Amino acid sequence: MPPSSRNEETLHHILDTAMDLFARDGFDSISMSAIAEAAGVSKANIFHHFKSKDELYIQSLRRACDASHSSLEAMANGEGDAWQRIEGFLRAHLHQMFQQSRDSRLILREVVENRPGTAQRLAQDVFRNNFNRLVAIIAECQRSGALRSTLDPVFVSTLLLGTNVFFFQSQEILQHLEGVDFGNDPDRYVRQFMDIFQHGTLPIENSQEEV
Amino acid sequence: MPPSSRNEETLHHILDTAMDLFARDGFDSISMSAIAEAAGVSKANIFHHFKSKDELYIQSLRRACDASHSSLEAMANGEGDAWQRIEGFLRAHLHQMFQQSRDSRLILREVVENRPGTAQRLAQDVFRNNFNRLVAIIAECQRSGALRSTLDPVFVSTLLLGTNVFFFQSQEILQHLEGVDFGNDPDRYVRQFMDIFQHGTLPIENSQEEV
DNA sequence: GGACAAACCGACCGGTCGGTTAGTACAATG
DNA sequence: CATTGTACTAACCGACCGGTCGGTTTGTCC
Repeated sequence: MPPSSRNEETLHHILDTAMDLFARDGFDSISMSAIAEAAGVSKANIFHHFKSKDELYIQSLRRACDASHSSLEAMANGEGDAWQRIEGFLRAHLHQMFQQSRDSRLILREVVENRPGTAQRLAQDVFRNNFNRLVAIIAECQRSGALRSTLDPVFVSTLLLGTNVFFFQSQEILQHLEGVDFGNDPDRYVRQFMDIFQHGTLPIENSQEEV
Repeated sequence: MPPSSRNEETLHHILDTAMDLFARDGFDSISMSAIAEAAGVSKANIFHHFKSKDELYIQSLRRACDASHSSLEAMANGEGDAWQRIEGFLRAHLHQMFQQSRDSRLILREVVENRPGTAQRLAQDVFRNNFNRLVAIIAECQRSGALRSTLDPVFVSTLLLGTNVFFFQSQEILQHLEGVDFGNDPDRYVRQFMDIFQHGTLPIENSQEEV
């Protein structure tokens, strides 16, 4: 076995464990001892691979951001008409969040808390990336005439992204609320959203005018 | 000065300081020493009034929940037609979150993280309260014929609440995104949302049918 | 096999954590 | 005036924090 192989394996394992714990409990709640124990290595060994707790955290976040970024690539270039593209994006985005829920949680935690530092910037970049991608899609759909031209694509994107993010981070509690039938069914959630988003909430028969 | 007056004053001051710090940095990130120093009392004095850090936190959260609950009372019984009632609720809810941002942040922090315990239950009660209240409003609007009868009022409520919560907790970062003109203008945000929510996103001329 | 470096560990460091103790100040009660 | 109870503090406790150190193992190269 080459010398660096064993090394990277352990390093990856430590990082992986750290991501789990940081995502679950947050930076301050997790001690290096806890990570060491969970990873099955000595605490000193972690400090051999990462020069500080902060660096370990930053690298955890960076890995999460990379994963999130690369999975976005496959998401944006959907096919079909405007509505299918938007719904496709929402579905893919939500699906990706749940599939990589650890990474998403790690990033979201950092986006919502707004303490300064490198971590904050990293997480915000991912957020901004998703956001801008969505704005581009919406603007294009609008140019094609599918969306009302009076709408602000930036606001529409915020609405879409927010709808997804809220569902992701509130899923646990949503499941325990009365009458929620979409609690653990993201597709159903997106479908119901698209129904409103597309048709609006006015009954069809009197959707002529009336503000 | 009566003996109990001084007491309650100090107690309230400690609680108030604790709420500030817990809301800003979270439970684990804030030490009792930090609270003591910020409040200008000895750490031991805090333990004289609160038997543990957990109890101090629980009571902080309870106070925040009480405040949030009482301000909800004045919110639900709006006047006007269905759309005005819904918009009124959104506006009031958002306004309340920002006005009592410390309390809201404290509660939201506890809702999103889902560690077990009394704290979690307290915060979820507030959430559930807002939610149920909103469901009732929506259901009533639906009965009055303002909303399409095929819509699920539970989903609609989730959408509305989520839209507000997302805006509140992402406001900071939204302000720094390109093209966001509603970043620090909750009313504008609600207005744009209502525009979509009410009219739907389809251009009026071809909103007859097409799914 | 000897030299060297990286991987890894047990033991330890100063400092801070949540929490306790011993004791002071003081007003109310008898 | 002695007693009692409450508000309050400085000093302290064991446990644990992030981080370091000296030393051992392991694999590579010559």
